[in-house]
Amino acid sequence: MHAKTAEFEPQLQELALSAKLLSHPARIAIIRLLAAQKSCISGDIANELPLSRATVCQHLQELKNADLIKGEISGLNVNYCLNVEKWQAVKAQFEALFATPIHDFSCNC
Amino acid sequence: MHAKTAEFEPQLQELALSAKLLSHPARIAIIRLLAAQKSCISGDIANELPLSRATVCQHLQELKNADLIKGEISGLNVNYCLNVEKWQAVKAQFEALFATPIHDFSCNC
DNA sequence: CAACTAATTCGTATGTTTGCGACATACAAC
DNA sequence: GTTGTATGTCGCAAACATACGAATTAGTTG
Repeated sequence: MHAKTAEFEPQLQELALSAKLLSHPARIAIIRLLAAQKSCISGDIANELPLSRATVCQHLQELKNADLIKGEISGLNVNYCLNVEKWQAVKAQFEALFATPIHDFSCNC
Repeated sequence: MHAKTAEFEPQLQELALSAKLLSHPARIAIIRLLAAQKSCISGDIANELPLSRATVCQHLQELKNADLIKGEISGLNVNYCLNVEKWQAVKAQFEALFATPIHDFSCNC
């Protein structure tokens, strides 16, 4: 995060961070796979995406660092699943943004 | 956009682009200012943010390129306003994502 | 037209993200 | 213990994002 980012309201910073998490199609795809529970094994997720295993793993770690997903070792595999509470919190952040009333006194455009 | 991004579903790419627009606090702040119509003149917007005029202008152009805001010259000033249709479209994209049903058969975590 | 003002673009510095091959780790099965 | 398989980390390269001072453009005003 750039130094200047710290000078905005914390609420705004947090929303921006959540948006950043969703700003790569691989990360959205991972979240949707986990929500649908089509697969939750690291290798299966990697096979569903047009990226190398190393890159998918990197995206998985990024989501895990943000606490949006949880991972658990199960023998040779690692099962990932959505952290539903955190996902609801992210949803609430965006809902608050989109609930901003739009003042319609015209600005001439 | 990285070359690999093109290999994901178009719908996913578009959502990721929308999220990227919202991934910087300055851009969210601009959208909220315009929605509230606290000010819509470029210079006033710049004064509300902890960034230089040049940097704010760059963020404004980014939002304008994405068609999320419209700008109109008015004498020496430039009035910006939210493109409400586009904003509603972005809102709909996120709502679709958050409406993804969460399958709750457990994945062991 | 000269001086002034508002907005944007240019050039550049710096930091961050994305992607991957190669290496490392950890468990399983023989 | 050796071999095989699933994951994750490291180091690097390329691309992209952020930020700003300086130069530029465009309109206003005397």
